[in-house]
Amino acid sequence: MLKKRSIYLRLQDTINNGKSGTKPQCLKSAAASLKEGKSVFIDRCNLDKEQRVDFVNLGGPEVEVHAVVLDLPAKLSISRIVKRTGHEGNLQGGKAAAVVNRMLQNKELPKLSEGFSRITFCRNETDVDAAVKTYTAVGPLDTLPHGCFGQKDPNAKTQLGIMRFLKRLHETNARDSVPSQLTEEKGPCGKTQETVSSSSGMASQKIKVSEDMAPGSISHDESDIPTLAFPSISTVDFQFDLEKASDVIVGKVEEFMDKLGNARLVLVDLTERSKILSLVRAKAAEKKIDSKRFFTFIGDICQLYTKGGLCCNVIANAANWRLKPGGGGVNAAIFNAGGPALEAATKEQARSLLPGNALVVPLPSTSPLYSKEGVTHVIHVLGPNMNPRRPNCLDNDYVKGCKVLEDAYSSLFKGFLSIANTQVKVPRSSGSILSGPSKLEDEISGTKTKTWAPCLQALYNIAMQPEKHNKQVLEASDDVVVLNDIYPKAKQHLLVLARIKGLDTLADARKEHLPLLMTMHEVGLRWVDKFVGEDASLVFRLGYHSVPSMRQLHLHVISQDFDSKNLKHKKHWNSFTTAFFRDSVDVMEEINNQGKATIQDEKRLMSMELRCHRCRSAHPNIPRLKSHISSCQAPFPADLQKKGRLVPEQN
DNA sequence: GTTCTAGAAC
DNA sequence: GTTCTAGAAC
Repeated sequence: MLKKRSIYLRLQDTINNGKSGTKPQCLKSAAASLKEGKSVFIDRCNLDKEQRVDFVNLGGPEVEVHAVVLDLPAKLSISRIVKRTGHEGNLQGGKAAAVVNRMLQNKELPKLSEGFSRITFCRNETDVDAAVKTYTAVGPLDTLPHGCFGQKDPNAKTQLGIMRFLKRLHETNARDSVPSQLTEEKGPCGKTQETVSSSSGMASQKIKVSEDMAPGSISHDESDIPTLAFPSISTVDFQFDLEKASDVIVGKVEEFMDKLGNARLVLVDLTERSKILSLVRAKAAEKKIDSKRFFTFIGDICQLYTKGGLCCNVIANAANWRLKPGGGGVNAAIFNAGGPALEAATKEQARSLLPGNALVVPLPSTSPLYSKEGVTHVIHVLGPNMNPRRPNCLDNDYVKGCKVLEDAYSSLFKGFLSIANTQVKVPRSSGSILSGPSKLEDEISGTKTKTWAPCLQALYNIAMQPEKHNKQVLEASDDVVVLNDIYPKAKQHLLVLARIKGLDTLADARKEHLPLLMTMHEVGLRWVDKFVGEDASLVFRLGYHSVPSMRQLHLHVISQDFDSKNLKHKKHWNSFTTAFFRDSVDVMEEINNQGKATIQDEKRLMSMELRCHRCRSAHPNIPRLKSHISSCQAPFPADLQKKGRLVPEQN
């Protein structure tokens, strides 16, 4: 563990050998100290965001930036400045008052959104004492809660505190590297430049002291930042290995970082000596995860705001599969704190939860968690269970366990993002007049040039003049033209075109076309032979679409792996795997027997559920289907194995 | 036939 | 927020 030293820069006033220093000097000095791993305290009157921004940006993402704001009533500030005749800034008397007044016009209290992870507002001496105490007690492994603090008692007696605050901090730090309790001590202190403390851990902390001189309402914008507080899933009751769990947490957090926007994730644990917190902190630091948007927090997840000052609009619950209260731990605590309203709202969403899943529950305003803590949503999460005394134990199978835990965090973060998204959007739309996108705008920007060829005729053109399409044509005879499908839906997918006019689709085929159809089939088979010779694993079907979208009768010769990036839509799938696809052998037989082919109902077949063409299992969407068929080795359905529908024939 | 895109689903 | 689909345009 690195020991970090803390340097206190009484900036600008004293940095330059007792004379006024410049801001660049301050920045340079502070940057150098941060680079050495020291914590830096900056005492500066930063009235607005612009003045602060350079300091906030000093460190990289691994440096936490805190602000302690002396937010004193204006009169007091002015009178104080006026009395401060020895100020190196050479402001005296009424002139100072005028300057302060002018400055106050542009006063802008710091906000978390500027990049501070923690802001403490002090309006009186009590506040200052508390702040001093807090910062003095920061130990090697500690991270202070993030968020805005203070402002709780604006009516308390006001007293100046900035110099005292800084002096105390200075004295305390000067003593040694052990964090001390701040009491009434008045330690000897002559040094003014460098002090030692033992602050290290996930991030070195730069504390910015901004002496603010006017009253004003604090914009509690920490509540504007969507924040998810979550407990470590599965590591308590479900006995999931802490090392592995911390890897999963940090990995998933890292994955979601760029989707977060300004939203924050906070891992919460009750105990100060939480092993999972230190593991996660260490790993997050290693991966240089932005500590402003992901950090750990020690406290009760049900009282983050009232007890910890941390505003979290969303909290996660390590739920049980029945989504019921009880069981102890976080689940019991959250259901208890959420009251009957949470239970009812949960029931409304679902009755149970599978491992690896999360359930977002909007919290009714009647829930104490909502009214007291500002929690708008609870997300129930169920992780994998490694505890043999709990249901569905994975029996030490950590391959599966890690996967399920990853899924659980994915679901959780996705759920959170969905909330963060809608909550950000609502106020924006409320301010605007109801109107769609301007038509005028559309007309101005919508100057698309029409460069598309009418491709419905493409096959027809090729069939009529194959010599003009040498690049595409694989083979041409008087009767047929063979070419690769431009968008193959399988490893091998080619088309055999009929070369006569008036045979646009299968519906046009009559008995007189039968010799041609047989030729097409023969040509197709020859290509199948060739392909199978190259790859013996391939199996083909030859057939027609009942209602083709392109003109000119064409026979599909397609391998049954359907391994293709071009297979994207339900229609693609169903057009090759339902009755919509008419096997060539059946078509020829029908035409021979009935004079024409049966045309199947396009609409019905295209909207059929997605089923594996081998095992006939159903799948909810194309990606899942494709994932399944990439590995399904089931034999083809019996009807396909008849009459030479599959080539080569399966044994 | 694909591409584009709104909005449904998750 | 992303993923996915269906419908329209081409």
